[in-house]
Amino acid sequence: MDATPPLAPTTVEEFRERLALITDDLPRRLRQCADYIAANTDRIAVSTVADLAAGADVPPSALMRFCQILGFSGFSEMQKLFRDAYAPGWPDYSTRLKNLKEGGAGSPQALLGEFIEAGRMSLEALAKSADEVALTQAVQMLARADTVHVVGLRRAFPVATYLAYVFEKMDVPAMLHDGVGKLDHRHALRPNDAVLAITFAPYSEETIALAQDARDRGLSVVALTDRLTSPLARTAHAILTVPEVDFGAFRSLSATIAMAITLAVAVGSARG
Amino acid sequence: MDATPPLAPTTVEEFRERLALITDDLPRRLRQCADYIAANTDRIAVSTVADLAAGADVPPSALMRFCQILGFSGFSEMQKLFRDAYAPGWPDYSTRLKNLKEGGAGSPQALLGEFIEAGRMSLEALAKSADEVALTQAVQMLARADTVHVVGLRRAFPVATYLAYVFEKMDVPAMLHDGVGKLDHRHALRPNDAVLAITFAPYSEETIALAQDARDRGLSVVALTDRLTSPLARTAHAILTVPEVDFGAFRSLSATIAMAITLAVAVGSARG
DNA sequence: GATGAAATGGAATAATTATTCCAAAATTGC
DNA sequence: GCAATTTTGGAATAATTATTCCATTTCATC
Repeated sequence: MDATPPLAPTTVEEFRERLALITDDLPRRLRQCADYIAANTDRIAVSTVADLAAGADVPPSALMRFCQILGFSGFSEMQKLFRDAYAPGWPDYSTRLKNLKEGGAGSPQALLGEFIEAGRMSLEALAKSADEVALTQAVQMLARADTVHVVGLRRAFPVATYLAYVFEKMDVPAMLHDGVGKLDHRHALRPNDAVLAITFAPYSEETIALAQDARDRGLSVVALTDRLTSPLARTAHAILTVPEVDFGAFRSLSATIAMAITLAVAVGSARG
Repeated sequence: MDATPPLAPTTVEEFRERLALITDDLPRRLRQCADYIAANTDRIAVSTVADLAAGADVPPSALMRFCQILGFSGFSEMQKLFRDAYAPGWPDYSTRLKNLKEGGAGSPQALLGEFIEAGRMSLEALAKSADEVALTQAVQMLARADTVHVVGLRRAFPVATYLAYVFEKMDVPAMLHDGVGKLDHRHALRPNDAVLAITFAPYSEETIALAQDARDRGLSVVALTDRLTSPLARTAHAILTVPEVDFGAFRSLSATIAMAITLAVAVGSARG
């Protein structure tokens, strides 16, 4: 009987924290358990003690002790946590999706299935990869600006128009640089403004040029793009990347739109 | 011993086929099993016979028989299929999402979490509700048209611009009615053209007017909207509804974009 | 409504799986 | 290098879980 806190983790997150916390000062065999479990957390729900022990290359009793050190009464209690937590996003959804996809290759239904899937994967990837620091910075910059200049052409244009719409609804002074009539509105950039530039590979010249121009004049520049190696990386003060999953030649835009609306709403409420 | 084929399904897909095949001529209790299992396939991997039997409201022995009818030697063999195929939808995703949401109410991260969630739910709802017949009709109409006229204003405008972009890439003659300069391009509608009208509540007058005008002149009209009771329902020859989940006052557009791109790509390839 | 066949529920049993315990080995501090 | 302490492996046991079997009920057919 140690003085170890006997309270077991009650969420997957707590579990991971506890695991990371104790893993360092653990004797050899138990450490093997910790490492293996950390790498295979998702299999706990569907494995037996023997399976996991074999995977970690330790005897079952070692794994048993490991569970107890984490605060559980035993393996079963630990497993319960993961079995309950397994509430997949597919109550009927994945069946239907599969049906759609099987509607015959190239059929509209099959396409719809693929695009839905691409959108969903994009959103999940965004949840995993979002850079909170950059997001907060971006919001601050745009919230401080007098006017927000939104620029995004070609495939980024829908995002730009959506942003313009939301900014308008939130009473944020914003200007959409849409390139209509090849008119160039860069003289509209005033010292205290900010630019929100959106572009994805293949990057649009005009967008990059406008962003660079703004930066040279001392304005804040926020980039919404696909990679950290985007040409905008050198130009922007804050760079937001969205991991969009393509299907065929077209991007779903789901993640990009989610990020865009977040930005717009956050800026709108920061301004009060 | 029946003459039932003794070969057990070896993939989840085969399993579903077999299930659908036999489910109709099954006595009462076994049918309960079939129904419950069909609706809760995802829980097989993490449940015991007793759990599932309780869920289906049958004694364990009934469920046991059910497994054997499907061709397995018993429950364990069936469970093995699902345990091997088990790949949780959360390689860290749901944990991360929760973190985002908990970043403090109103914080940018929390907003992002909400919008991601709204987008995902929209996509899932679309997968469940998509009307394949209407979709096929819509694709045919647009594929037969000489020129596709895309109209969508305000909140629907990003979708319209995205469609215009994809149509262009797919070499489909399309015209975006963007309302720039309040110019009205309805004279551009030619007898063999089709209109793709996009609008959501509160519905845009101009969009409805253009669609009605086109219909009066005998053109095909496809509507992309939010409800079957939309004002476009009376006007359109084919109506596609998208169940978008809003967060706050703003729609995520994920599902709408997925539907839009499907339409555009399907039309593009139907034209060859 | 009687007869045979099919279906059902529950209790008994078999198999698997988790858990404990302790002797042996390794490690640590002196 | 010795004693105390911790760690370890494996065998014994306990608990759970799957599976079978059969007496009883239900259903269909005549």
